[in-house]
Amino acid sequence: MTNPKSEIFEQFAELARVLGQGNRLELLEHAAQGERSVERLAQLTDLSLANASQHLQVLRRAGFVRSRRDGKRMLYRLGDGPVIELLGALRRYAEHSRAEVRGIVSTYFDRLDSLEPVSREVLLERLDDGSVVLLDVRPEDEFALGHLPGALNIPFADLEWRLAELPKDTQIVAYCRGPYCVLSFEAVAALRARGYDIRRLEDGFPEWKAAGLPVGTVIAAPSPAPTPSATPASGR
Amino acid sequence: MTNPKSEIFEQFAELARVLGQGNRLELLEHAAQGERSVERLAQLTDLSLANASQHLQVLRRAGFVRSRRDGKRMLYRLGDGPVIELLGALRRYAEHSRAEVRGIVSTYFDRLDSLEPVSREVLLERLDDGSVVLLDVRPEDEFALGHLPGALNIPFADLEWRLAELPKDTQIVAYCRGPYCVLSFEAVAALRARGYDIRRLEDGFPEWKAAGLPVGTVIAAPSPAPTPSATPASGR
DNA sequence: TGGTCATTCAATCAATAACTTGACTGATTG
DNA sequence: CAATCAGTCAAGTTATTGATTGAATGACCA
Repeated sequence: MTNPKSEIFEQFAELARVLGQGNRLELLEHAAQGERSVERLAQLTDLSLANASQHLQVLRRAGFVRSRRDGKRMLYRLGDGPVIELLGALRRYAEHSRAEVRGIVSTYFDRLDSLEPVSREVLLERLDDGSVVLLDVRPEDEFALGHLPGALNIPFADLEWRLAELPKDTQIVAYCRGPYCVLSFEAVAALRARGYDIRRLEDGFPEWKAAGLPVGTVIAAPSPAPTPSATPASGR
Repeated sequence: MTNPKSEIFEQFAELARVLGQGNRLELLEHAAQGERSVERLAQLTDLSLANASQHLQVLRRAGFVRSRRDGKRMLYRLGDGPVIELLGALRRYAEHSRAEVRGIVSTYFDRLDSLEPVSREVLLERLDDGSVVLLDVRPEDEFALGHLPGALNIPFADLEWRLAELPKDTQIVAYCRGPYCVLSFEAVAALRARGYDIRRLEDGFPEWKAAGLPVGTVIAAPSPAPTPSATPASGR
């Protein structure tokens, strides 16, 4: 513990420990969508306010998120180190060596094989030649905080009655909060069942943004909008 | 905890928790050098036997190491998922956002600036045109388990009296167990002080091997060698 | 087959972590 | 400037984790 080597390992371990808690990973995924208040994050993750607050502070101390005050609310967003990269490495490792992970994904959706995801690179190509329609199935407020340029936003909950907006003759690529966001899996399953040609984007919005690709934002209406997030989406 | 999303996060967190302990990270680094017995790993990390054994089992359950029996000894080696990649991501994140990490490195060696490491790519080029000598400063037995092809092995402890083997007119690139292995830092510092042109390889042997690059091994002498590791290095 | 060596298992204890509750603080709003 | 709102802090409870010890196992060796 006194030599520099152990100290370094101890530092690494400290960071890993911060990620070693499901609730914190979940908070992190939500914070990665854009700036959010503690209350909202607590709602989204189904944690008590105090608990969420404490977890967020742990995440902040480790640099995984940053916070700023906006009036009486505290807004948390993703930190600016290579957080997404680290989470990606964790995910890839988990996929490789944890049968459970593959199991959960495949038993829940039961047709993983037919869900072969589209990679970012392929998507970019196909967007260029217009052979694909991009579908963002996240809730409206998350879409507003940032989304892939040109994406159509139909929150998963609204899919049923907004089917008309989707083309039957063009392939659809759906994305969501991240590689394990349930929404896009379900959207693909639901639309497949209705005969749409649809695939999942391999990963989600945060990964896109972290890759330095352009993101679109919605300019919030000047009047206090009915949606919970009143502040316009912060640039970047 | 019942929906698939939380379950996935819980799986990820479980893996992260396994890395969330300095001793385990240290064991992992040693196992990454090659196959080693529990006893040896316990020595190397300065842990009690039982403690090391238990940590190794935790690592094994998570797939970070694999084990096999050899006579009455149990040999542990690195698992075959993208472990090194995950550790690399953790390291890069730590370097980015933990002043402590940079601090430890730089206060201990105090000339981090002048230690600009050589990347694998650059090393490969320079090895090709012969403008560089590769120096492995790990102990002999680790070298025997696998090393970069063409490397000269002078364990750090022996450097003093084996200086004659090193060229004064060619640049030396020293490497070691990994990006934070102390030996190579110290070797660079020591040889710089003596006027050698020496730099550190950015990372160590495990990263090289994980990148799929060729590794050299020493065929152990058929007679029971004086070195602790009696079994010949297992290929790959 | 008994002895020995290398490792694991089981029991224990102390330290740490997660979550809850209720009090506290800081910024806004009437 | 009191009331309210959003979040944090502090204390306490329970569960988990890490380390130690000594006993148990499994494989080899005489």
